[in-house]
Amino acid sequence: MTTPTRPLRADAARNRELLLAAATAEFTEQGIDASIADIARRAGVGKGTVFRHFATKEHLLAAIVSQQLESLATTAEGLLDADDPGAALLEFLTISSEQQWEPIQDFLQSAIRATLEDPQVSLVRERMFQAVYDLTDRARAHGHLRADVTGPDVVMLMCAPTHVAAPLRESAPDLWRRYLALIFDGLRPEGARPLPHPAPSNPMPT
Amino acid sequence: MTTPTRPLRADAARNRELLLAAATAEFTEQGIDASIADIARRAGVGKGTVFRHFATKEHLLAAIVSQQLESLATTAEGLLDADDPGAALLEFLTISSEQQWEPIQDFLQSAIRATLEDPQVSLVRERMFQAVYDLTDRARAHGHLRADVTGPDVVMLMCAPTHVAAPLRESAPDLWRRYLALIFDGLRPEGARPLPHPAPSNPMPT
DNA sequence: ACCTGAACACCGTTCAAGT
DNA sequence: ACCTGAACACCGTTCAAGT
Repeated sequence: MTTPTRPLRADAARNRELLLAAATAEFTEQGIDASIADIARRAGVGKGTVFRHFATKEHLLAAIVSQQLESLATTAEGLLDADDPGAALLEFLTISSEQQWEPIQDFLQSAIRATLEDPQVSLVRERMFQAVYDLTDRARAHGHLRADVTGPDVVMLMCAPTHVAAPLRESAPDLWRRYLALIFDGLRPEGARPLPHPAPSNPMPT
Repeated sequence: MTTPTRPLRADAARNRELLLAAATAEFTEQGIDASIADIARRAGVGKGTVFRHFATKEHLLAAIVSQQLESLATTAEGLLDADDPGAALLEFLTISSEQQWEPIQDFLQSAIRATLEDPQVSLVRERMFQAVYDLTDRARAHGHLRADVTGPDVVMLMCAPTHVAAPLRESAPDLWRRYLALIFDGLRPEGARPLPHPAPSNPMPT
């Protein structure tokens, strides 16, 4: 069903590669709002050529995402016959965390970043942080949390359950409860293992 | 330092409220690309009035985020003197997950959603999913994972560590390791507690 | 078959004119 | 002091004309 099309003409194939490279670079540098005009200029082609290869700006983004997924799939498949499956899974998660969507993640976070320096937002955010720190300290003092988990840790993790379940929000609106429970289990004292990195002092930059 | 300004004129104060309500509704319905013109029309004011109250579209978004944070802070503070601190923390996380950024989350996820139906992306994504399922099944069979964790669970959780650590990417580039370890601890057999929701059959809609 | 750039529709932002 | 809408600059997308 998909792309049984015969090979592109030589110049077209070359332009497609130039465009993908230029778009990745431009999006990484300029964010998701990088203009098609800039991408075309960087690739050394006319604006119209961009739309001949990618019907819309979204299609261009999709092509870049595909490249990332392709790389992840190869990594995972290469680990299928490892000696220690537990270590293999952990290694996959490690590698995927390193390379995963790097440019794309930036695009997505742009809206949050945009409001990061707003004084109003900062003020209320700090207030909420402090309250969460207090809740965390009390929970730990009563033995409900492992000793090495801090307030900033909880702040950094608090968005994870909904974020993780977001793609299925419509078909399974309560799924976030499962991941909240799962992540919370990781914060309990039972079976805790030493953490590889010190806790952040503040969950926001500077 | 912030807003020691004297109260707005009556009509201006009213317009500000109308604009905030209209913007929240419009962004929720139309996504982050909802136009200022539509917001102004919905609020029943001229386009210029939007920019008199919010210097830029980003400022308008920041005002909406502030409202959400304000509500979260109040919830947290109200739980500070609860009898069971462990239960109080969990309840805060529960409530915050429910109300948290609902509209904003949608804006952020829009880029991922946009590529969701692309056939190329879908194809490679399913390939990667299957590989992760296999890695997960092997890890569980060898006793490295709790019995109730499935392949789709791991897929849904795999983006969490980097997502969670993203705000501090510059000042602490390796912080994601801490949260990967923390979340992975939650997937281990030791100290596992029953999960409140069945695992999804597929990490993507339909 | 593919490339090009002028042309179009749309959107964020500004500002002179109003009350 | 605040509101308004015409005007401007910019951007995604289209398409007639080229090779």
